[in-house]
Amino acid sequence: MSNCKEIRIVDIAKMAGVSVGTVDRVIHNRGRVSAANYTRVMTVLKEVDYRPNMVARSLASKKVYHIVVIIPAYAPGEYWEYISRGVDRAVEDFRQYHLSVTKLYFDQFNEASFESLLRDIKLDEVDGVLLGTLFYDLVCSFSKELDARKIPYVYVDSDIPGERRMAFIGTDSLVGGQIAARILFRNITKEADILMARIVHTGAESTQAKNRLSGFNAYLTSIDYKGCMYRVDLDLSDDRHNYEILDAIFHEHPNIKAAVIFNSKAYIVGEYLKNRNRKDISLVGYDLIEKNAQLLEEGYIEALIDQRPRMQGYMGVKLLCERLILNGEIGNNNLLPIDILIKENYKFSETY
Amino acid sequence: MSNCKEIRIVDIAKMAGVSVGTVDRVIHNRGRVSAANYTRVMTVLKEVDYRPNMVARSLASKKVYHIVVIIPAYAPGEYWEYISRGVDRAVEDFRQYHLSVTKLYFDQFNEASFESLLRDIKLDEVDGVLLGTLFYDLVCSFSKELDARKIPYVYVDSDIPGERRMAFIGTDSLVGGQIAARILFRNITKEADILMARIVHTGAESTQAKNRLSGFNAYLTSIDYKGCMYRVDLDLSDDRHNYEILDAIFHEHPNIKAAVIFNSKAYIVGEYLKNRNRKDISLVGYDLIEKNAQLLEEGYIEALIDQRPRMQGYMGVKLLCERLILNGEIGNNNLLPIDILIKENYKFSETY
DNA sequence: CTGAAAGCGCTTACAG
DNA sequence: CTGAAAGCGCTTACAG
Repeated sequence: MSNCKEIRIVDIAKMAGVSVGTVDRVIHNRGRVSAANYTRVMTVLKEVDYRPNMVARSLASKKVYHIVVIIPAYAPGEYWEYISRGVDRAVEDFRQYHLSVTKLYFDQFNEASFESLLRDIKLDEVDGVLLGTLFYDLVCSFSKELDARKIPYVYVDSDIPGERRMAFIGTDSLVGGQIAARILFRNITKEADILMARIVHTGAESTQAKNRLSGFNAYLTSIDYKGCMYRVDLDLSDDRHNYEILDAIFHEHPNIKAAVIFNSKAYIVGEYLKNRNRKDISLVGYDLIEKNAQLLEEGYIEALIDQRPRMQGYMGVKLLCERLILNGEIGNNNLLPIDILIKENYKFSETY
Repeated sequence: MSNCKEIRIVDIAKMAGVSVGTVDRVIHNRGRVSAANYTRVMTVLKEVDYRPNMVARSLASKKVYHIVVIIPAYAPGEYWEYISRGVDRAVEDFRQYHLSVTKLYFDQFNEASFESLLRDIKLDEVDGVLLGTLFYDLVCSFSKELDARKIPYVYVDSDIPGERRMAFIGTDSLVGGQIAARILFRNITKEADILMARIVHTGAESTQAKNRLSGFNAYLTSIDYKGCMYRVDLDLSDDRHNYEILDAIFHEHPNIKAAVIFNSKAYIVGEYLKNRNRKDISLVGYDLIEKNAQLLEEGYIEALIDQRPRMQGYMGVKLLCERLILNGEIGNNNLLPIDILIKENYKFSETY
């Protein structure tokens, strides 16, 4: 595969009739090169399709690349923990390239925390950013700031296609919604009613959840769904309230045969079903967080749709690394596989 | 994360009161070191938990590592092509470490071709082996040979736990079988009959397929299955024959509502169903090869169980690389996730 | 604007 | 058995 004789910087220098210093300056666009020499070197570079020896470069270079990772704070076992772990893994794998990664956390239920975090970042020392895209507007304005400074950034979790992010890494939420529907309708008829649970919180509903709902609805339409969808709003921290609501709705609408929840909190409904000892409701949710895994194992959650959070974190850092260090062109859209996890296969999904 | 001041080989030398050459010799066990110096250096090495700078090492080193990949020859779009691509990808990622990978192909339907291939390998120049474990006995004897020469090897596709492979990379076939059953029984009742198709060939049936059948049967038992399984033997290259057999069995047993095939050839049955215009049979198979993907899209295959072949190839080379170059300790069992692919999500599964 | 030289941390002959 | 020295391909001050 690899040619035995790679072309080196001294070879380029010789061919262009200049010194290695000059070649280095044009390669890195450091200026201080005469126009004549610049084009001369450039020509040779193109001609021989010069590819720098990254190993030598990183050994010689003292430059440290600062990557800032901005994600929500998480409790152990939560979704964002896995993204964070993927980041750590990448840092380990690419430490040879002098990466320094700083993680900054905000409160995912508090937009102001995100805002003040962004305000405090000293962008002068930042070479790249990995960004969890929970708050649409703030992400957009911050992106413009990064654009202005030509700092590359990648989005994880969900995409905002309008922005000039170097890449998005995550799954297609619309399809994620379709798949949830598809799985449910293996177990129920198209006349059955469906419960959709949401979590009330102060901020706007996540783009992610909205898109999933759209996908879900699209599927319903495509199969000419005859039943009803009922929506309930649950509270993350008030189980008594939740149980009352759920008792009421199930009692009122006994034809509800399935439930879906478009974020990682399926366990709230799942635990209710477990306590009420109801295995007749097919529940589908998202993300293999620990509480969900437990209920999947016990059969109260039918399936979880997973977004490979570890890989999101890993690839995010990897792409930034490739961009910063190899100056490579990077595909700007890396849709990850959407995994369907059931009782039998979820245990294997930790790999990588 | 990473200490600014990594300890270098000159630091070790100084601490042990020897030269860098001596330190290098003990690190690499090259001999030519007095016992006194050896222990002295070793002690320091332990004490400071020396971790070599791999970048510097690979820049300085002229050693090329030869890895041999022994897999079946494949037609475009087949399972092993993806394993092969994963290998290529790894070679690209790790080229900086002077990898040279040679791929050797045998005929997966002809044990003798594997045997003669093994006989012709000149192991003197081989540093590591990646091995597709199709032929049980030959793999075992070859493994012993590699053991004797202390050449590390990894298995892909299916495991042979008794052997001393450095690692196995692939999925748990037993669970793979359970999952197939689980998916089918979403669509059929436990009274329905099931068709199991096999492909006749000269060699023994693959371990993989046997294990999947066991897992499948275990699931049947667990749900107290009441129906019948009918087995047919199909021929890869004789469609007329296959159609006759399939026509006959479906006619004779109209209660067959599902079909399963424990290798990547589900498309043979799938195409039959398509030609006969039968969407009432739930078909589940393995591996996202092109022909299967097409039928999944069209709805004649219900689901495919995937083994991440690309990742198998990639991780195989990566682990060998880490073992050879970093001398690292490697976990010897890397069970990969078992992916459930349906019409909606299979398109995203190419990533990585 | 330009080039010669030192240095990154390791390996590799080569004297002794 | 041991150490001093050159070299891997690049970057980084530093004179000019």
